[in-house]
Amino acid sequence: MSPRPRLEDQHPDLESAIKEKAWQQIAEKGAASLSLRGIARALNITAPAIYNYFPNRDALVTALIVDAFQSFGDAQIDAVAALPEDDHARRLRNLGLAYRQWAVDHPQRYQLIFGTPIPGYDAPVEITGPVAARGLTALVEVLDAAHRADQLNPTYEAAMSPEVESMLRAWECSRAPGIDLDILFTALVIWGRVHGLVSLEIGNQLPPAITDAGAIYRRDVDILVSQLIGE
Amino acid sequence: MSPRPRLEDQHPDLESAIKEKAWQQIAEKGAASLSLRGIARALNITAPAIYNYFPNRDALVTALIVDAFQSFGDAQIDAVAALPEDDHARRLRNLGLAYRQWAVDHPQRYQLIFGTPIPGYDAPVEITGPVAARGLTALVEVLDAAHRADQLNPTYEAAMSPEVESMLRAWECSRAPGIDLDILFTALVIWGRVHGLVSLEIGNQLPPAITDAGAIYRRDVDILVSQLIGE
DNA sequence: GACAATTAATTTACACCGTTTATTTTAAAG
DNA sequence: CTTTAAAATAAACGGTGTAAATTAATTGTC
Repeated sequence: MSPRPRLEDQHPDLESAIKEKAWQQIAEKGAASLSLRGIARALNITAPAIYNYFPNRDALVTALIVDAFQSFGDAQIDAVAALPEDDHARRLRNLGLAYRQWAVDHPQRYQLIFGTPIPGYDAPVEITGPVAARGLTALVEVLDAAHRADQLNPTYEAAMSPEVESMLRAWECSRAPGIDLDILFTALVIWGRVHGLVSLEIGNQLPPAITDAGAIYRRDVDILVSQLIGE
Repeated sequence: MSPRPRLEDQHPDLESAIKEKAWQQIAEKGAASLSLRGIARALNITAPAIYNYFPNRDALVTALIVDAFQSFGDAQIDAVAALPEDDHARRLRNLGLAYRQWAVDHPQRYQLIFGTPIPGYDAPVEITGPVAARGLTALVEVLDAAHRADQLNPTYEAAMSPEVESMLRAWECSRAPGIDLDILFTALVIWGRVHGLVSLEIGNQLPPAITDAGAIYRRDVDILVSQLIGE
């Protein structure tokens, strides 16, 4: 009572082969034009065969997104792994540079993760959420280390509004126990700042005169680091 | 030798009716699921009839984008129109708040403009570019006014890299003659910062604990304004 | 070794999409 | 009227995701 064998001769691991071809298609023609039939064609397979590995197209996309988040999170973690643990400014700076670098190296993946390039698809947060958190966690950890070393400048003297404070506390309890609320706020805002410039660049939405968005980005990161950690 | 009349009985201005229904569909089911056939169905029209008004789907989308940019630009301009011309901090703050407000009020439009929700579509910059610039221009003008009133704090002491400087100068010459390069840089960076947080909120990509992203955003705007114009 | 059970893969089909072509309808101009 | 030109339609093509039915291949059991 065992199944018909998969097409092991041609594709020892069809599930991986499908994802691989999907990435290939995304890299070539953009995430929007990903198609099950196209993947099947490229693999000498019929389209419905894919349904043995993914219940539908959205499930495949979700799997791709999870992989991409993993890769992105790894890049963030790697960005600080080799740096001295007490050079908080350099760690933060490298984190920022690595953020953009990953996006520039994999623009389609970045848009797949942070944009909405797939018609009708919206990510199931219960699946993508945890993986997505990894990158942000790296940032929080770097900020927290700098804070514990007393090298983090206070960014804003005014107290948080009660709403902000309670939201951040809820977040802290659920995902980042023991982290200072100011740090969580700063992490969120940095994330937005960095994501904004990068997504404008990737999306080709900056003024045409800005031919090297990376240079702008690097200066912004420098400013950010100097404000937060600089003397 | 005059043409068959348009369906004036049902739709006095079919072109507008098409765009209107398009917006309606976008608002209801997202920009990704906009379909010519769906629009036609809703208007009791056949799909190819649309081709008398728009050469193809992308042209319709471009028209929608232009309209959206117009609306967005108006919102930005209106945000400062009624404020005293010398209250630069308030003007900047209101500009920031209006940015998010428009996005929250019209999330689908925002994604249509700044995301890539339409499969296979990419905006013709020569058409969308000029309209897109209006919003940014409003920001530049507010910053410039504050600068001329000597109320703009220097954000960063280090000199710009040559690449950044030459890019900004090119931009200044072509679109913003007479504006200080530091201001242009600041405008770009503010844009990214604001866009980033808003697009994360609209895209539902913030941690679930952040139930009121607006509160976070407002604090970030306050920080921004206080850094730039604060005492 | 034959049989039944199980599952991968294909075939077929459906409903949707954007778009093209050819055709019809219509109103106004000559 | 008749001609003419434009608007709308009808029909068709190739594309998509996906569901249902069918085929094929392998393996545990007898």
